[in-house]
Order: sequence, then C-alpha cells, then structure tokens
Amino acid sequence: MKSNHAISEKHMAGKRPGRPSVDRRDEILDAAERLYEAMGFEKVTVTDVARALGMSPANLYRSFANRQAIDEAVTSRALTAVEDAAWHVARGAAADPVHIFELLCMDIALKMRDLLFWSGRSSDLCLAATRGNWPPVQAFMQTLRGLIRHVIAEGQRQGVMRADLPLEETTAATFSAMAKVWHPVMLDTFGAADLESETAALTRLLLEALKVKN
Amino acid sequence: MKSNHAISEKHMAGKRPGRPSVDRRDEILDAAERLYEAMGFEKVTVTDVARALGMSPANLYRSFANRQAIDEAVTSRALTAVEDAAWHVARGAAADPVHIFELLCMDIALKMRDLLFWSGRSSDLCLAATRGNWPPVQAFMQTLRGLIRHVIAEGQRQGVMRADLPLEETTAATFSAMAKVWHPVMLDTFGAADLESETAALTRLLLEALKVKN
DNA sequence: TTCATGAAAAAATTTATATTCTTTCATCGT
DNA sequence: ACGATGAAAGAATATAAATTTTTTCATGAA
Repeated sequence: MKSNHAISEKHMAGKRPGRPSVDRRDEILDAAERLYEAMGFEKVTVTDVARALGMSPANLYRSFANRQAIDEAVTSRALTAVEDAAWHVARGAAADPVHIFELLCMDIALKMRDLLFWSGRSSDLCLAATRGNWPPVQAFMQTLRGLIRHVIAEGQRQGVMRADLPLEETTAATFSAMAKVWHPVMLDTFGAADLESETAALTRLLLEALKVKN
Repeated sequence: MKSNHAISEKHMAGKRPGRPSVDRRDEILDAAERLYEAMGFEKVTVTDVARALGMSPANLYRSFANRQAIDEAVTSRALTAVEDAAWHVARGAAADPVHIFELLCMDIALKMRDLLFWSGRSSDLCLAATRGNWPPVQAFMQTLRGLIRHVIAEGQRQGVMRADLPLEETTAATFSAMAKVWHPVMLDTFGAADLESETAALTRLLLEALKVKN
C-alpha cells in the first residue's frame, strides 16, 4: 500500500478554471495545519492561509473546492496519523493477538486523548469534525473497526480467541463498547481523568469474552 | 430558632424572603413540564410558567433558587421515570440474573431513545442536560451503574455469573461499554437506527464475559 | 408575622447594522 | 493557452442598540 496522492484526487474541482499541474495540496495543508495549530481553526481565514503561502486566496480554490474541504483534509491527516500508529501496533512485533488487542485498545484511547487535550488548538477542529460527523471521521471509525476485526480474526485463526463468536457481530459489539474511551464526543463530555484505568478495565472485560477459556 | 429541625427540604431556597409552608414545587414542575412539552423548553419563560399557575414570576423564586433549578428538577423527574422502570425490571419477576441483565440493558437503551426521539419537545431539555452534564444526569448515571452492580452482584451470588471478576471494576467496565447505546450524546450523534440490534450484540458479548462457563 | 407582588436592576436574547470572510469569474501577464 | 489574481457578489460573522427575560427586594395585604 503505497501513498496514492496523485490518484485520489476526487477532491480536485474539475469545473474550476485550471487546476494546478503540480499538486500544491500538501503545501496548503501544511500551512493550514500550522495556522490552525497556532490560532485555532475557527479564527483562521482562507486569506490567512493564502498569505502564509504568498498566494492569493482565489488560488486555493483551484486545489480545494471550498474551505470545508481544506478543514476535512487537515482532519484527515490528523486522524490518519492515529490510524497509522494503530496499524503499526496491530501488525507489530507482538505475536499474541490477545496482547495486541490490549495494546491496540490502550493506544487508540491515549492517542485520541492527546489529539483532544494536548494537540494545542487542533482539538477544536477534531471536535467540530466529530460533532458534525464529517466524512473523514466516519472513515476513521471504519478503519478502527477494521483494525478490531483484523485482530479478532487473527486471534480466532490462531486459536487464542473464541471462534464460535460470529466475527462481524463481535467486532461491532467490541467497537461499540470502546466508544466510551475512543470517541471524541465522549472524551469531551467526561474528560480524560481516569482514561487509562477505564480503558484497561474495559479491555480486560472484553477479553474475558473474546479469549478462549483455559 | 425554634425546635423545628425536621427539615427534609434540602431544596428549599433558604436565603429567600419566606419560603412557602405548603410545598408548591410539584405544581410548578407540572406546569413547567407541560409548557416545555408544548413549546420546547428554550422558548418557555418563567413568566410563562408563573402565568400558567396564576401567580407572579417572583413567587416562583421562593420555591426554586433560579430557572436552572426548575430545569434540573424537570429533568430529574423525566430521568427518574426511566430509573423506576429499570429498577422494576431489575427486581422484577424474572429470576435469572443473566436474563434480567439482558432485559435491563435493552430496556434502558429503548427508554433513552424514546426520551430523545419520541418525547416531543422534551428531548431538547434532555440533550441540554446531558451536554452540560447537569447534576441530575450525573445522578442518573450513578443510578444506572448501581443497577448494573446490583444485577451482577446477584448473578455472582447465585453462581450464574463469574465470581472471580472484581465487582467494582467489572461494573465500571460494563457501564462504560453500554455508554454507546445508553448515553444521550451518543444517541444524538449516531441516531437510533440500529439501536436494538446493536444493544443486543453488545449485551451478548458482555454476557460472554460475565456468565460462568458451561 | 407570613405570603405574595409590582417594580426595577441585572442579565440575556433578539434585531438591525456594519464588517469581514468566502467564493466566483473576467481579466492580466507569461 | 495557462496559471494566477483583483475585484466584487454572496455568505457569514461580529458589533451595537433595543427588547425581553431573569432575578432581587422593598413594600403591601391577610
């Protein structure tokens, strides 16, 4: 799975005057990200982003259909970082799917917390995206679900997780259960005070259901 | 001060001119509830409530410290109805704690859904209360947690649920897991389309962890 | 005294207006 | 042509003034 920037340009506004031949999306997103980080994304105007790049605001619209598209792309990049780290855990060194499950659950919870409470002002964007159920958030949640399914399936294959539980339903239920410690809206509502112990307890309980009995 | 210290009236605004000797709280709450239902609680003024009762607005302030207190009391009554129904299920006819657990989880989820999506305009109030984490909501959540603990403890006592799982931690984890289908903020974010099957799947998985092995 | 109210201060909300931001597109320079 | 832009229309957001709502409290009636 290589980076496929050149291909996935469904975002390229085809109707616009002329889209750039060289792709300046990443430049733009870098600048936007920096500004969002510095002053909170709600205070940043597209003029600010353009100025930071020494171009006119109008020029941004050849790379992005509108401001919402920029916001979503920045969101996407932030969430992709979490996804990548999580996939790394899931495919990582640890061989035992049970252990991987534990690591994965905790890793995601802590990364989401960081995103919301320690990512400077980027949390505004993350929260807005979550509240509005923006497409990148939906995609992200799908990825998380895929991760869970992957680990459970592997656990079942290796005989350390119960194979008599239906994979899809079990995946869905596990994913639902983790929402309390994974979902930004929940983290925002309850804060992240006992997040670690809560996540650990939740994970332990779920594993009691998933693990094969001794 | 006289010998009158049998004051169970913790709610009585003590600092106010003279509090009523006969408690008109319930009357007031009835009127408020009716109005909230009819026109949405954000549109209702305390003057409206007072007028509905044929009294002056100022008079309400002898029974309630402020409008927020009225809103919270109405919220409290709505949530108490759910609590009561849930306790009824928990202590109800069904003898098997495992079955009670299933019924309880589903009952709460469906009642929360009704509150949010079918209670006319009362859902505004419920959502505002949940978003702001009002005290009645916190109390409600504590009650739900208590219900779960009760059922699990009973299941352990009867030997149908695993007694080797620590009661408090298991209760906490179970409660966390149910947030996805119980918590108004989640219901609001995701809608209630597949609520029943999601709740059923979640409950089944949790029971796999809680039940004793065959 | 005890209960209740009118009237007014304080707070919040709405309305109207002004300013800024987003987005388009005709036009410029290469 | 092609990438880029200035300028202006359309949206959205902020500011200010007016109105409504919440809350207090001194005073009156029972």
